[in-house]
Amino acid sequence: MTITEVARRAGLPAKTIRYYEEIGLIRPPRRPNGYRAFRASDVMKLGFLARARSLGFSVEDCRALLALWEDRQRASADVRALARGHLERIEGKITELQSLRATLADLVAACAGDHRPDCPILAGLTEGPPGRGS
Amino acid sequence: MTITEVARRAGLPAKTIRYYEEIGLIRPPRRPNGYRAFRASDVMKLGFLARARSLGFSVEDCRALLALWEDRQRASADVRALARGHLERIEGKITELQSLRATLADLVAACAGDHRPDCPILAGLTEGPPGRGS
DNA sequence: CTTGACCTTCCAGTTGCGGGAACCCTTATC
DNA sequence: GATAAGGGTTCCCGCAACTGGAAGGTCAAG
Repeated sequence: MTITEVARRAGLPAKTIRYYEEIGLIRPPRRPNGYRAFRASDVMKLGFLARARSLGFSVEDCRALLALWEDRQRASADVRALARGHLERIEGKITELQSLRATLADLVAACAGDHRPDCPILAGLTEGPPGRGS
Repeated sequence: MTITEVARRAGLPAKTIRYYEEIGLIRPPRRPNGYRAFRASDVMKLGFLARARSLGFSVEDCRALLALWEDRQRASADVRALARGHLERIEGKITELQSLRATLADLVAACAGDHRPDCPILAGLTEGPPGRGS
């Protein structure tokens, strides 16, 4: 199976697959001509990686998940802890973005958006937190 | 005013201030000894940048906002357009993260999190979108 | 004169790849 | 046999927005 075909099946760009090999997430053997010889297990790992990444797990999280995935003896509590940590980070990010959205929406709503030069958005950015001037 | 003092007032690390100078957001003159001589206008610009960045505007957005801020003749519509574009990006990001959160929360909820090796989270990552295996 | 706290520049690393150069392998066609 | 197309390979640079650290100049105090 060529890397392009693997890429299609796993849903990842070929570049990304080479990168994952480079950082040791997969270790496909090589054919005599130097081409990568992907095994079924490599393709499955790559699919796993694609899905985990699409859920926002960092590559390092993915490395850990992959290790847990390969080690059937490992307790599911480990996986759960990792996923929960990630979930909490995502929730924190959501809260943060919602706060940003509220502030920005206020500013945008306050702005007439016409030809006049005075703009409440710029005014809002000129003073206020953070950076308590003088 | 030393860079440390400016950093304190603007609410930015000194490193970041040097970086902002390097990319041309500010252009403080120098003293004979080579130290940066920040003017009041530099400090205000840095405060503006700190606030805009904290609202999630990219540095390039900040460059544009700064130009609009300095050009009092410019219509507020320009600023509003920039802010609205940013607001939309943020809302898209929120939606995306909420979707991730839902999926992750489902997986975490389905996982017993005990010592047993079978884990619904890993199972969920093993199949399903993306990467339609074979 | 030395110590310590500043300041300066420059270089490397971060995350997760993407772009592109330069080159090899295979197959088909002329 | 030459060659062109369409794979594959490595390697290195670049992105955003800094952060850390090394190496060295400056300044005020003791």
